[in-house]
Amino acid sequence: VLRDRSQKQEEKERVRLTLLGAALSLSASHGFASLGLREVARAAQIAPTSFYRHFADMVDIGRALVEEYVGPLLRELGHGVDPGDAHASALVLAQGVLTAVEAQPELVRFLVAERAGALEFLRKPLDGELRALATALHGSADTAQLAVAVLLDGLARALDLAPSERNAERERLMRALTMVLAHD
Amino acid sequence: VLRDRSQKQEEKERVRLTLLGAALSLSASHGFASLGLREVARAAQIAPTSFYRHFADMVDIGRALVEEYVGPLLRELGHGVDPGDAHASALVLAQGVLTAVEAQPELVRFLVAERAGALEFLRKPLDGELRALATALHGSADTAQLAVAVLLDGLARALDLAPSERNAERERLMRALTMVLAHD
DNA sequence: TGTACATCAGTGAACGCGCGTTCACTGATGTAC
DNA sequence: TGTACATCAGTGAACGCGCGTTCACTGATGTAC
Repeated sequence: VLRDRSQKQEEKERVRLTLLGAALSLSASHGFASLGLREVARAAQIAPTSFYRHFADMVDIGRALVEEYVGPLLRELGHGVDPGDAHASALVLAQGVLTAVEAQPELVRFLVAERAGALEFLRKPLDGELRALATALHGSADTAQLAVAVLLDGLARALDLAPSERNAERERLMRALTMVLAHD
Repeated sequence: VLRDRSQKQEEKERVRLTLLGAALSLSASHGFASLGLREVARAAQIAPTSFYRHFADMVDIGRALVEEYVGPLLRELGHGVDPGDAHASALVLAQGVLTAVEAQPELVRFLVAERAGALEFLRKPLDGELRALATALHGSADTAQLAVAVLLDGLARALDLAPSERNAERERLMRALTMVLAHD
């Protein structure tokens, strides 16, 4: 028979996710590089020493954020893109950008900040995730790369817009992506 | 008669520039948000308390970096751009990006990192500087904005490239900028 | 089923250390007359 | 020109505080038989 995940394992996973969420939220407010282990533990309401039951150090939790949060976000963003249909793809992507910003602003801030940030151990894996997205967008590597640049700029821009300005940003983004993806 | 700048003033300015350079260099290595006042003073070889003779706090020195270093860099980048000639402008800009990365990599890292970063007091003035650059690039606001996004992506990308790969990046960037600026 | 043992997430105390900031002081330079 | 005073960049001592990390321990849960 299949054994259920034990209560112990479930509780541990729950605490782990709380830590990841706390790190994400604090990153969005003052940057991952400035986070402290005690600060994250405090936000997750556990003792500082308990942090070590889940992650080796702050580098470890940073890598986990990229793999477990940014990765899925970008895969979802790439869903529904048809490399053969520039207009449809632009529409899907522009909407996806705005949806991501509304649903997970802290995660989006983490992505755009750390992909350009000073910490190589975050920048490099984030670049890897973005390359994976690029291959899903267009057959030409240059075009795909350019589209990703436009997407990232749209994400960063939308983050700082008031909700009332976001519709206009979605339209702008759609036009920009159409131009890039339909370019021959 | 005009009075010379006194020795005192000259020496103070020299120390001030050393502090700014130290802050820039340390920002590039682990992010402005994580900098400490004592850390910057140490790198500038002055006592921690002397920092206060030049800046009120870390926020103050951050703003000075944007105004006194990033501003001039972007103005130089915009020099020689002719809004009426997409090809010529793309060439000048692509070359300018690569030159900036080679001549002042730490400043470029500061720019791309903090313009997307979590610290609003840096992000906002950096956005202002970038808007000023945009107006110099093209008559259409949307096109200019897109060109700036491509420029920033090129800066971030070139920073992480080996010198041998940078010529190819300049060509790619030139094609991308030409497409964006010549779009009708 | 009951019992003895193993596992391990969470903890509090403790450590040495670097932090930002204040304070009073020094001494070279600048100003007034 | 000389003299008395003002300015102020730089400093070292001191402060209370939060940091990352270690350690030994607790107690609930899981496993073996």
